[in-house]
Amino acid sequence: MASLDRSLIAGLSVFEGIAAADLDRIIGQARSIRVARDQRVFEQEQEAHSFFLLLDGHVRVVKSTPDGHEVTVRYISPGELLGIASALGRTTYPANAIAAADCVVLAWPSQLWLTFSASFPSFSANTYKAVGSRLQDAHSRVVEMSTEQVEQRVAHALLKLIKQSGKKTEEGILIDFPISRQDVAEMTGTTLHTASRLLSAWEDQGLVKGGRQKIVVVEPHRLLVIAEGRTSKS
Amino acid sequence: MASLDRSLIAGLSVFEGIAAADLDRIIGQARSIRVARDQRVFEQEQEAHSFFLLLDGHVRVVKSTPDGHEVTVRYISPGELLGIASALGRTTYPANAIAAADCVVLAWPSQLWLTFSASFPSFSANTYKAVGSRLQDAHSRVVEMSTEQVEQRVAHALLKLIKQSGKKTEEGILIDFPISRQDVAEMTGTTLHTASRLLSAWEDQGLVKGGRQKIVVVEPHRLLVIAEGRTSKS
DNA sequence: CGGCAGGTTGACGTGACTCAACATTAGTGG
DNA sequence: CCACTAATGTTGAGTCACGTCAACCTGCCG
Repeated sequence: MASLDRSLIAGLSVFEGIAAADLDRIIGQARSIRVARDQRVFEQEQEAHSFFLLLDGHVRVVKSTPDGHEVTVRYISPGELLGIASALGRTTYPANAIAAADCVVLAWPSQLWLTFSASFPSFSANTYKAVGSRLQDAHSRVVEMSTEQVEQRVAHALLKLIKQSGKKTEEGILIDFPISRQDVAEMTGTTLHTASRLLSAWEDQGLVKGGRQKIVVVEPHRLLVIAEGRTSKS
Repeated sequence: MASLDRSLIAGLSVFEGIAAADLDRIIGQARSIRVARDQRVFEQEQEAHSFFLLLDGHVRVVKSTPDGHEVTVRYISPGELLGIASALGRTTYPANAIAAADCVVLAWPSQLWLTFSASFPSFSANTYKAVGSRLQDAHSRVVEMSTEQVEQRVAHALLKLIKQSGKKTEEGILIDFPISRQDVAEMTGTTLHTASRLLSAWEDQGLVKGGRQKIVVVEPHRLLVIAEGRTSKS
Protein backbone atom coordinates (compact mmCIF):
# COMPACT_ATOMS: atom_id res chain seq x y z
CA MET A 1 0.00 0.00 0.00
CA ALA A 2 1.26 3.44 -0.88
CA SER A 3 2.13 5.26 2.30
CA LEU A 4 -0.36 7.88 3.30
CA ASP A 5 0.45 11.51 3.55
CA ARG A 6 -0.67 13.86 6.28
CA SER A 7 -1.81 16.32 3.67
CA LEU A 8 -4.83 14.08 3.23
CA ILE A 9 -6.19 15.09 6.57
CA ALA A 10 -4.40 18.33 7.35
CA GLY A 11 -7.13 20.70 6.25
CA LEU A 12 -10.03 18.94 7.95
CA SER A 13 -11.85 20.49 10.86
CA VAL A 14 -11.63 17.29 12.90
CA PHE A 15 -7.87 17.50 12.93
CA GLU A 16 -7.69 21.23 13.22
CA GLY A 17 -4.97 22.55 15.47
CA ILE A 18 -2.95 19.36 15.59
CA ALA A 19 0.80 19.51 15.00
CA ALA A 20 2.26 18.10 11.81
CA ALA A 21 4.24 15.45 13.64
CA ASP A 22 1.09 14.27 15.39
CA LEU A 23 -0.81 14.19 12.13
CA ASP A 24 1.90 11.92 10.79
CA ARG A 25 1.46 9.61 13.74
CA ILE A 26 -2.28 9.64 13.32
CA ILE A 27 -2.27 8.86 9.66
CA GLY A 28 0.44 6.30 10.13
CA GLN A 29 -2.05 4.15 11.97
CA ALA A 30 -4.77 4.44 9.37
CA ARG A 31 -5.62 2.00 6.67
CA SER A 32 -6.88 3.39 3.41
CA ILE A 33 -9.78 1.51 1.86
CA ARG A 34 -11.57 1.83 -1.44
CA VAL A 35 -15.25 1.08 -1.38
CA ALA A 36 -17.04 0.58 -4.66
CA ARG A 37 -20.48 2.01 -5.22
CA ASP A 38 -23.23 0.09 -3.36
CA GLN A 39 -20.66 -1.68 -1.23
CA ARG A 40 -20.84 -1.27 2.51
CA VAL A 41 -18.33 0.52 4.67
CA PHE A 42 -19.79 -1.16 7.73
CA GLU A 43 -22.92 -3.01 8.69
CA GLN A 44 -25.63 -2.58 11.24
CA GLU A 45 -25.22 -4.78 14.35
CA GLN A 46 -21.70 -5.63 13.30
CA GLU A 47 -18.89 -5.39 15.85
CA ALA A 48 -17.59 -1.82 15.68
CA HIS A 49 -13.94 -2.62 15.10
CA SER A 50 -13.05 0.64 13.38
CA PHE A 51 -14.03 4.22 12.90
CA PHE A 52 -13.68 5.95 9.58
CA LEU A 53 -13.00 9.16 7.79
CA LEU A 54 -14.45 9.71 4.35
CA LEU A 55 -11.80 11.10 2.03
CA ASP A 56 -13.66 10.95 -1.22
CA GLY A 57 -17.09 9.94 -2.44
CA HIS A 58 -20.41 9.93 -0.60
CA VAL A 59 -21.82 7.55 1.96
CA ARG A 60 -25.42 6.93 2.86
CA VAL A 61 -26.13 5.85 6.43
CA VAL A 62 -29.22 3.65 6.52
CA LYS A 63 -31.09 1.99 9.33
CA SER A 64 -32.90 -1.22 8.51
CA THR A 65 -35.95 -2.20 10.50
CA PRO A 66 -36.87 -5.80 11.31
CA ASP A 67 -39.84 -5.57 8.96
CA GLY A 68 -37.73 -4.59 5.99
CA HIS A 69 -38.03 -0.83 5.88
CA GLU A 70 -34.94 1.22 5.20
CA VAL A 71 -34.57 4.70 6.63
CA THR A 72 -31.73 6.92 5.56
CA VAL A 73 -30.32 8.67 8.59
CA ARG A 74 -27.84 10.92 6.83
CA TYR A 75 -25.45 11.41 3.98
CA ILE A 76 -21.76 11.76 4.69
CA SER A 77 -19.57 14.10 2.66
CA PRO A 78 -15.80 14.01 2.28
CA GLY A 79 -13.99 15.15 5.40
CA GLU A 80 -16.57 13.77 7.81
CA LEU A 81 -16.13 10.97 10.29
CA LEU A 82 -18.39 7.95 10.23
CA GLY A 83 -18.82 4.83 12.27
CA ILE A 84 -18.04 6.77 15.41
CA ALA A 85 -20.54 4.66 17.30
CA SER A 86 -17.64 3.31 19.28
CA ALA A 87 -17.12 6.84 20.57
CA LEU A 88 -20.62 6.91 21.97
CA GLY A 89 -20.17 3.87 24.11
CA ARG A 90 -21.52 1.42 21.58
CA THR A 91 -19.71 -1.76 20.64
CA THR A 92 -21.70 -2.27 17.49
CA TYR A 93 -22.65 -0.06 14.54
CA PRO A 94 -26.15 1.33 14.71
CA ALA A 95 -26.71 1.43 10.96
CA ASN A 96 -25.45 0.38 7.56
CA ALA A 97 -23.07 2.67 5.73
CA ILE A 98 -23.37 2.26 2.00
CA ALA A 99 -21.22 3.95 -0.62
CA ALA A 100 -23.48 6.17 -2.73
CA ALA A 101 -20.57 6.58 -5.10
CA ASP A 102 -17.12 5.05 -5.25
CA CYS A 103 -15.36 6.05 -2.07
CA VAL A 104 -12.03 6.27 -0.38
CA VAL A 105 -12.08 6.02 3.39
CA LEU A 106 -9.47 5.91 6.10
CA ALA A 107 -10.02 3.41 8.89
CA TRP A 108 -8.60 3.35 12.39
CA PRO A 109 -9.09 0.60 14.94
CA SER A 110 -11.75 1.63 17.46
CA GLN A 111 -9.44 1.46 20.43
CA LEU A 112 -7.44 4.34 19.00
CA TRP A 113 -10.42 6.57 19.63
CA LEU A 114 -9.55 6.80 23.28
CA THR A 115 -5.90 7.44 22.50
CA PHE A 116 -6.69 10.17 20.04
CA SER A 117 -9.20 11.97 22.20
CA ALA A 118 -6.92 11.78 25.22
CA SER A 119 -3.87 12.98 23.31
CA PHE A 120 -5.51 15.65 21.20
CA PRO A 121 -8.04 17.77 23.05
CA SER A 122 -9.04 19.51 19.86
CA PHE A 123 -9.82 16.16 18.26
CA SER A 124 -12.19 15.25 21.04
CA ALA A 125 -13.68 18.73 21.17
CA ASN A 126 -14.26 18.76 17.44
CA THR A 127 -15.79 15.34 17.28
CA TYR A 128 -18.10 15.96 20.19
CA LYS A 129 -19.19 19.14 18.58
CA ALA A 130 -19.92 17.08 15.49
CA VAL A 131 -21.98 14.64 17.55
CA GLY A 132 -23.82 17.58 19.04
CA SER A 133 -24.73 18.95 15.67
CA ARG A 134 -25.89 15.55 14.53
CA LEU A 135 -28.15 15.45 17.55
CA GLN A 136 -29.57 18.79 16.47
CA ASP A 137 -30.07 17.49 12.98
CA ALA A 138 -31.86 14.44 14.23
CA HIS A 139 -34.14 16.56 16.36
CA SER A 140 -35.06 18.86 13.52
CA ARG A 141 -35.70 15.78 11.48
CA VAL A 142 -38.18 14.63 14.12
CA VAL A 143 -39.82 18.02 14.11
CA GLU A 144 -40.10 17.96 10.34
CA MET A 145 -41.59 14.51 10.32
CA SER A 146 -44.13 15.57 12.93
CA THR A 147 -45.28 18.81 11.44
CA GLU A 148 -44.66 18.88 7.71
CA GLN A 149 -46.29 17.14 4.82
CA VAL A 150 -44.42 14.96 2.43
CA GLU A 151 -44.07 17.69 -0.17
CA GLN A 152 -42.31 19.98 2.27
CA ARG A 153 -40.10 17.24 3.60
CA VAL A 154 -38.93 16.25 0.14
CA ALA A 155 -38.26 19.89 -0.68
CA HIS A 156 -36.25 20.25 2.51
CA ALA A 157 -34.32 17.10 1.74
CA LEU A 158 -33.32 18.38 -1.69
CA LEU A 159 -32.26 21.70 -0.23
CA LYS A 160 -30.12 19.94 2.36
CA LEU A 161 -28.55 17.81 -0.33
CA ILE A 162 -27.64 20.72 -2.56
CA LYS A 163 -26.27 22.62 0.38
CA GLN A 164 -24.13 19.66 1.35
CA SER A 165 -23.15 18.27 -2.03
CA GLY A 166 -24.42 20.69 -4.60
CA LYS A 167 -22.37 21.43 -7.68
CA LYS A 168 -23.12 24.34 -9.90
CA THR A 169 -23.77 23.51 -13.52
CA GLU A 170 -25.25 25.51 -16.33
CA GLU A 171 -28.61 23.81 -15.83
CA GLY A 172 -28.74 24.50 -12.12
CA ILE A 173 -27.37 22.94 -8.96
CA LEU A 174 -26.61 19.26 -9.38
CA ILE A 175 -26.62 16.79 -6.53
CA ASP A 176 -23.16 15.45 -6.98
CA PHE A 177 -23.71 11.71 -6.68
CA PRO A 178 -26.15 9.15 -8.05
CA ILE A 179 -29.43 9.36 -6.19
CA SER A 180 -32.62 7.50 -7.04
CA ARG A 181 -36.24 8.35 -6.25
CA GLN A 182 -36.13 5.43 -3.87
CA ASP A 183 -33.26 7.12 -2.04
CA VAL A 184 -35.24 10.33 -1.78
CA ALA A 185 -38.16 8.36 -0.42
CA GLU A 186 -36.02 6.71 2.23
CA MET A 187 -34.69 10.09 3.34
CA THR A 188 -38.11 11.57 3.78
CA GLY A 189 -40.17 8.70 5.06
CA THR A 190 -42.35 8.30 2.03
CA THR A 191 -42.66 5.93 -0.89
CA LEU A 192 -40.86 5.77 -4.17
CA HIS A 193 -44.14 6.55 -5.88
CA THR A 194 -44.93 9.73 -4.02
CA ALA A 195 -41.37 10.95 -4.41
CA SER A 196 -41.49 10.27 -8.13
CA ARG A 197 -44.79 12.10 -8.50
CA LEU A 198 -43.46 15.14 -6.69
CA LEU A 199 -40.27 15.27 -8.72
CA SER A 200 -42.26 14.91 -11.92
CA ALA A 201 -44.62 17.69 -10.92
CA TRP A 202 -41.71 19.95 -10.05
CA GLU A 203 -40.03 19.15 -13.30
CA ASP A 204 -43.18 20.21 -15.16
CA GLN A 205 -43.03 23.50 -13.32
CA GLY A 206 -39.38 23.93 -14.19
CA LEU A 207 -38.29 23.76 -10.58
CA VAL A 208 -35.95 20.83 -10.99
CA LYS A 209 -34.56 18.69 -13.74
CA GLY A 210 -34.49 14.96 -13.24
CA GLY A 211 -32.77 12.08 -14.85
CA ARG A 212 -31.88 8.56 -14.00
CA GLN A 213 -30.30 8.71 -10.55
CA LYS A 214 -29.80 12.38 -11.05
CA ILE A 215 -31.43 15.52 -9.72
CA VAL A 216 -30.66 19.09 -10.68
CA VAL A 217 -32.30 21.90 -8.77
CA VAL A 218 -33.04 24.71 -11.16
CA GLU A 219 -34.83 27.11 -8.86
CA PRO A 220 -33.73 26.68 -5.26
CA HIS A 221 -35.70 29.70 -4.21
CA ARG A 222 -39.04 28.36 -5.34
CA LEU A 223 -38.16 25.05 -3.75
CA LEU A 224 -37.58 26.87 -0.50
CA VAL A 225 -41.03 28.40 -0.76
CA ILE A 226 -42.47 24.90 -0.97
CA ALA A 227 -40.29 23.68 1.89
CA GLU A 228 -41.50 26.47 4.13
CA GLY A 229 -45.07 25.56 3.36
CA ARG A 230 -45.99 28.99 2.07
CA THR A 231 -47.05 27.67 -1.27
CA SER A 232 -50.24 29.01 -2.74
CA LYS A 233 -51.60 25.52 -3.33
CA SER A 234 -53.14 26.67 -6.63
CA MET B 1 -30.82 29.46 50.92
CA ALA B 2 -30.21 26.22 52.78
CA SER B 3 -26.81 24.89 51.87
CA LEU B 4 -26.85 21.96 49.53
CA ASP B 5 -25.52 18.60 50.43
CA ARG B 6 -23.41 16.39 48.23
CA SER B 7 -25.71 13.48 49.01
CA LEU B 8 -28.13 15.04 46.55
CA ILE B 9 -25.90 14.13 43.65
CA ALA B 10 -23.69 11.40 45.03
CA GLY B 11 -25.59 8.45 43.65
CA LEU B 12 -26.09 9.77 40.13
CA SER B 13 -24.39 8.21 37.18
CA VAL B 14 -23.20 11.58 35.86
CA PHE B 15 -21.12 12.10 38.98
CA GLU B 16 -20.07 8.52 39.33
CA GLY B 17 -16.52 7.99 40.43
CA ILE B 18 -15.93 11.50 41.69
CA ALA B 19 -14.36 12.03 45.11
CA ALA B 20 -16.48 13.37 47.96
CA ALA B 21 -14.41 16.53 48.28
CA ASP B 22 -14.91 17.24 44.59
CA LEU B 23 -18.62 16.63 44.86
CA ASP B 24 -18.70 19.24 47.58
CA ARG B 25 -16.95 21.69 45.32
CA ILE B 26 -19.31 20.89 42.50
CA ILE B 27 -22.45 21.29 44.47
CA GLY B 28 -21.09 24.35 46.18
CA GLN B 29 -21.34 26.15 42.87
CA ALA B 30 -24.88 25.08 42.13
CA ARG B 31 -28.04 27.02 42.70
CA SER B 32 -31.13 25.11 43.63
CA ILE B 33 -34.32 26.23 41.93
CA ARG B 34 -37.94 25.26 42.34
CA VAL B 35 -40.00 25.28 39.21
CA ALA B 36 -43.75 25.12 39.52
CA ARG B 37 -45.78 23.00 37.17
CA ASP B 38 -46.10 24.52 33.67
CA GLN B 39 -43.31 26.97 34.40
CA ARG B 40 -40.24 26.91 32.22
CA VAL B 41 -36.78 25.85 33.23
CA PHE B 42 -35.38 27.52 30.16
CA GLU B 43 -36.61 28.82 26.86
CA GLN B 44 -35.90 28.14 23.24
CA GLU B 45 -33.55 30.67 21.61
CA GLN B 46 -32.67 32.09 24.99
CA GLU B 47 -29.04 32.65 25.89
CA ALA B 48 -27.78 29.40 27.43
CA HIS B 49 -26.46 30.82 30.67
CA SER B 50 -26.76 27.61 32.69
CA PHE B 51 -27.00 23.88 32.52
CA PHE B 52 -29.22 21.94 34.87
CA LEU B 53 -29.71 18.74 36.77
CA LEU B 54 -33.21 17.58 37.56
CA LEU B 55 -33.44 16.51 41.19
CA ASP B 56 -37.14 15.96 41.46
CA GLY B 57 -40.17 16.18 39.22
CA HIS B 58 -40.46 15.74 35.47
CA VAL B 59 -39.56 18.04 32.63
CA ARG B 60 -40.87 18.06 29.11
CA VAL B 61 -38.51 19.34 26.40
CA VAL B 62 -40.51 20.89 23.59
CA LYS B 63 -39.52 22.44 20.30
CA SER B 64 -41.79 25.14 18.94
CA THR B 65 -41.96 25.72 15.23
CA PRO B 66 -42.50 29.14 13.65
CA ASP B 67 -45.98 28.09 12.55
CA GLY B 68 -47.10 27.25 16.04
CA HIS B 69 -46.61 23.51 16.24
CA GLU B 70 -45.13 22.04 19.38
CA VAL B 71 -43.09 18.86 19.24
CA THR B 72 -42.02 17.12 22.40
CA VAL B 73 -38.44 15.98 22.04
CA ARG B 74 -38.13 14.07 25.31
CA TYR B 75 -39.11 13.79 28.92
CA ILE B 76 -36.47 14.23 31.59
CA SER B 77 -36.52 12.16 34.76
CA PRO B 78 -34.83 12.92 38.07
CA GLY B 79 -31.07 12.47 37.91
CA GLU B 80 -30.73 13.56 34.31
CA LEU B 81 -28.99 16.62 32.98
CA LEU B 82 -30.82 19.13 30.84
CA GLY B 83 -29.95 22.29 29.03
CA ILE B 84 -26.57 20.88 28.12
CA ALA B 85 -26.82 22.58 24.75
CA SER B 86 -23.99 24.78 25.89
CA ALA B 87 -21.86 21.66 26.04
CA LEU B 88 -22.47 20.96 22.38
CA GLY B 89 -21.15 24.23 21.18
CA ARG B 90 -24.43 26.09 21.23
CA THR B 91 -24.84 29.44 22.90
CA THR B 92 -28.61 29.21 23.00
CA TYR B 93 -31.11 26.59 24.11
CA PRO B 94 -32.59 24.58 21.27
CA ALA B 95 -35.95 23.99 22.93
CA ASN B 96 -38.26 24.91 25.76
CA ALA B 97 -38.06 22.95 28.99
CA ILE B 98 -41.37 22.92 30.79
CA ALA B 99 -42.05 21.42 34.19
CA ALA B 100 -44.57 18.61 33.74
CA ALA B 101 -44.89 18.54 37.50
CA ASP B 102 -43.45 20.69 40.27
CA CYS B 103 -39.68 20.35 40.02
CA VAL B 104 -36.46 20.94 41.84
CA VAL B 105 -33.43 21.54 39.66
CA LEU B 106 -29.82 22.43 40.27
CA ALA B 107 -28.30 25.03 37.98
CA TRP B 108 -24.67 25.71 37.18
CA PRO B 109 -23.36 28.57 35.07
CA SER B 110 -22.52 27.31 31.60
CA GLN B 111 -18.87 28.22 31.81
CA LEU B 112 -18.43 25.65 34.55
CA TRP B 113 -19.07 22.96 31.99
CA LEU B 114 -15.55 23.27 30.69
CA THR B 115 -14.11 23.28 34.18
CA PHE B 116 -16.04 20.20 35.19
CA SER B 117 -15.26 18.18 32.13
CA ALA B 118 -11.60 19.12 32.26
CA SER B 119 -11.31 18.32 35.97
CA PHE B 120 -13.40 15.18 36.08
CA PRO B 121 -12.83 12.82 33.18
CA SER B 122 -15.66 10.61 34.32
CA PHE B 123 -18.03 13.57 34.24
CA SER B 124 -17.18 14.28 30.65
CA ALA B 125 -17.22 10.62 29.71
CA ASN B 126 -20.60 10.09 31.31
CA THR B 127 -22.20 13.12 29.81
CA TYR B 128 -20.93 12.39 26.35
CA LYS B 129 -22.24 8.90 26.67
CA ALA B 130 -25.57 10.45 27.58
CA VAL B 131 -25.45 12.65 24.51
CA GLY B 132 -24.66 9.58 22.47
CA SER B 133 -27.67 7.73 23.73
CA ARG B 134 -29.87 10.73 23.07
CA LEU B 135 -28.62 10.69 19.53
CA GLN B 136 -29.60 7.05 19.30
CA ASP B 137 -33.01 7.86 20.70
CA ALA B 138 -33.53 10.63 18.23
CA HIS B 139 -32.59 8.35 15.38
CA SER B 140 -34.98 5.63 16.44
CA ARG B 141 -37.59 8.30 16.74
CA VAL B 142 -36.95 9.23 13.11
CA VAL B 143 -37.21 5.59 12.11
CA GLU B 144 -40.48 5.22 13.98
CA MET B 145 -41.94 8.30 12.40
CA SER B 146 -40.94 7.05 8.98
CA THR B 147 -42.17 3.50 9.21
CA GLU B 148 -44.91 3.19 11.80
CA GLN B 149 -48.49 4.32 11.91
CA VAL B 150 -49.89 6.53 14.58
CA GLU B 151 -51.30 3.65 16.60
CA GLN B 152 -47.90 2.01 16.91
CA ARG B 153 -46.16 5.25 17.71
CA VAL B 154 -48.56 6.08 20.50
CA ALA B 155 -48.19 2.58 21.90
CA HIS B 156 -44.40 2.94 21.79
CA ALA B 157 -44.61 6.31 23.48
CA LEU B 158 -46.65 4.91 26.36
CA LEU B 159 -44.24 2.02 26.77
CA LYS B 160 -41.31 4.41 26.88
CA LEU B 161 -43.08 6.52 29.46
CA ILE B 162 -43.88 3.64 31.78
CA LYS B 163 -40.35 2.34 31.45
CA GLN B 164 -38.98 5.73 32.35
CA SER B 165 -41.50 6.94 34.89
CA GLY B 166 -43.84 4.05 35.55
CA LYS B 167 -45.13 3.44 39.04
CA LYS B 168 -46.80 0.23 39.97
CA THR B 169 -50.28 0.55 41.36
CA GLU B 170 -53.00 -1.98 41.93
CA GLU B 171 -54.72 -0.90 38.71
CA GLY B 172 -51.62 -1.22 36.60
CA ILE B 173 -48.59 0.89 35.79
CA LEU B 174 -49.21 4.58 36.27
CA ILE B 175 -47.35 7.28 34.40
CA ASP B 176 -46.15 9.21 37.37
CA PHE B 177 -46.88 12.78 36.35
CA PRO B 178 -49.81 14.66 34.85
CA ILE B 179 -50.00 14.03 31.14
CA SER B 180 -52.75 15.13 28.80
CA ARG B 181 -53.88 13.68 25.47
CA GLN B 182 -52.43 16.78 23.92
CA ASP B 183 -49.05 15.88 25.43
CA VAL B 184 -49.29 12.38 23.99
CA ALA B 185 -50.13 13.88 20.63
CA GLU B 186 -47.10 16.16 20.74
CA MET B 187 -44.84 13.25 21.54
CA THR B 188 -46.03 11.19 18.63
CA GLY B 189 -46.62 13.73 15.92
CA THR B 190 -50.37 13.37 15.79
CA THR B 191 -53.39 15.35 16.91
CA LEU B 192 -55.13 15.50 20.22
CA HIS B 193 -58.16 13.92 18.57
CA THR B 194 -56.45 10.87 17.21
CA ALA B 195 -54.62 10.33 20.48
CA SER B 196 -57.87 10.59 22.39
CA ARG B 197 -59.61 8.12 20.08
CA LEU B 198 -56.81 5.60 20.48
CA LEU B 199 -56.74 5.90 24.25
CA SER B 200 -60.52 5.54 24.37
CA ALA B 201 -60.43 2.46 22.17
CA TRP B 202 -57.73 0.90 24.31
CA GLU B 203 -59.66 1.71 27.43
CA ASP B 204 -62.67 -0.14 26.00
CA GLN B 205 -60.45 -3.13 25.43
CA GLY B 206 -59.12 -2.93 28.96
CA LEU B 207 -55.59 -2.20 27.80
CA VAL B 208 -55.24 1.08 29.64
CA LYS B 209 -57.18 3.18 32.09
CA GLY B 210 -57.43 6.88 31.47
CA GLY B 211 -58.42 9.85 33.50
CA ARG B 212 -57.89 13.54 33.48
CA GLN B 213 -54.18 14.06 32.80
CA LYS B 214 -53.61 10.51 33.84
CA ILE B 215 -52.78 7.28 32.10
CA VAL B 216 -52.49 3.83 33.64
CA VAL B 217 -51.25 0.97 31.53
CA VAL B 218 -53.07 -2.16 32.54
CA GLU B 219 -51.67 -4.64 30.06
CA PRO B 220 -48.21 -3.64 28.89
CA HIS B 221 -47.82 -6.86 26.99
CA ARG B 222 -50.80 -6.31 24.74
CA LEU B 223 -49.65 -2.74 24.23
CA LEU B 224 -46.31 -4.09 23.07
CA VAL B 225 -48.09 -6.27 20.55
CA ILE B 226 -49.70 -3.16 19.10
CA ALA B 227 -46.43 -1.25 19.18
CA GLU B 228 -44.69 -3.97 17.21
CA GLY B 229 -47.40 -3.85 14.62
CA ARG B 230 -48.30 -7.50 14.90
CA THR B 231 -51.88 -6.74 15.75
CA SER B 232 -54.57 -8.81 14.12
CA LYS B 233 -56.46 -5.70 12.98
CA SER B 234 -59.78 -7.39 13.81
C1' DC C 1 -72.29 27.45 40.77
C1' DG C 2 -70.31 29.27 36.79
C1' DG C 3 -66.51 28.90 33.74
C1' DC C 4 -62.89 26.67 31.54
C1' DA C 5 -59.33 23.39 30.48
C1' DG C 6 -59.32 18.90 29.24
C1' DG C 7 -61.58 15.16 26.97
C1' DT C 8 -64.84 12.59 23.82
C1' DT C 9 -67.04 11.53 19.63
C1' DG C 10 -69.22 12.02 15.04
C1' DA C 11 -69.08 13.42 10.13
C1' DC C 12 -66.33 14.44 6.43
C1' DG C 13 -62.41 15.36 3.31
C1' DT C 14 -58.08 14.30 1.52
C1' DG C 15 -53.05 13.37 1.29
C1' DA C 16 -50.50 9.83 0.60
C1' DC C 17 -50.07 4.81 0.44
C1' DT C 18 -51.16 0.56 -2.20
C1' DC C 19 -51.85 -2.00 -6.20
C1' DA C 20 -50.94 -2.33 -10.85
C1' DA C 21 -49.47 -1.63 -15.45
C1' DC C 22 -46.26 0.21 -18.34
C1' DA C 23 -42.16 3.11 -20.11
C1' DT C 24 -37.39 4.08 -20.22
C1' DT C 25 -32.58 3.41 -19.69
C1' DA C 26 -28.34 0.95 -18.52
C1' DG C 27 -25.88 -2.98 -18.63
C1' DT C 28 -24.70 -7.70 -20.31
C1' DG C 29 -23.72 -11.42 -23.04
C1' DG C 30 -24.12 -13.55 -27.51
C1' DC D 1 -23.75 -4.17 -32.50
C1' DC D 2 -28.03 -5.71 -31.15
C1' DA D 3 -31.36 -8.49 -28.24
C1' DC D 4 -32.46 -9.41 -23.68
C1' DT D 5 -32.93 -8.39 -18.89
C1' DA D 6 -32.94 -5.95 -14.78
C1' DA D 7 -33.08 -1.63 -12.65
C1' DT D 8 -35.23 2.58 -12.41
C1' DG D 9 -38.86 5.63 -13.19
C1' DT D 10 -43.73 7.11 -14.49
C1' DT D 11 -48.48 7.25 -14.00
C1' DG D 12 -53.38 5.91 -13.13
C1' DA D 13 -57.14 4.21 -10.07
C1' DG D 14 -58.83 2.96 -5.71
C1' DT D 15 -58.60 3.00 -0.72
C1' DC D 16 -57.91 4.25 3.95
C1' DA D 17 -55.70 6.24 7.92
C1' DC D 18 -55.69 10.37 9.82
C1' DG D 19 -56.45 15.20 10.03
C1' DT D 20 -60.00 18.80 10.14
C1' DC D 21 -64.22 20.79 11.59
C1' DA D 22 -67.60 20.82 14.88
C1' DA D 23 -70.47 19.84 18.69
C1' DC D 24 -70.76 18.43 23.14
C1' DC D 25 -69.49 16.35 27.64
C1' DT D 26 -67.11 16.24 32.29
C1' DG D 27 -64.62 17.13 36.20
C1' DC D 28 -62.03 20.77 38.58
C1' DC D 29 -61.12 25.17 40.61
C1' DG D 30 -62.08 29.55 42.20
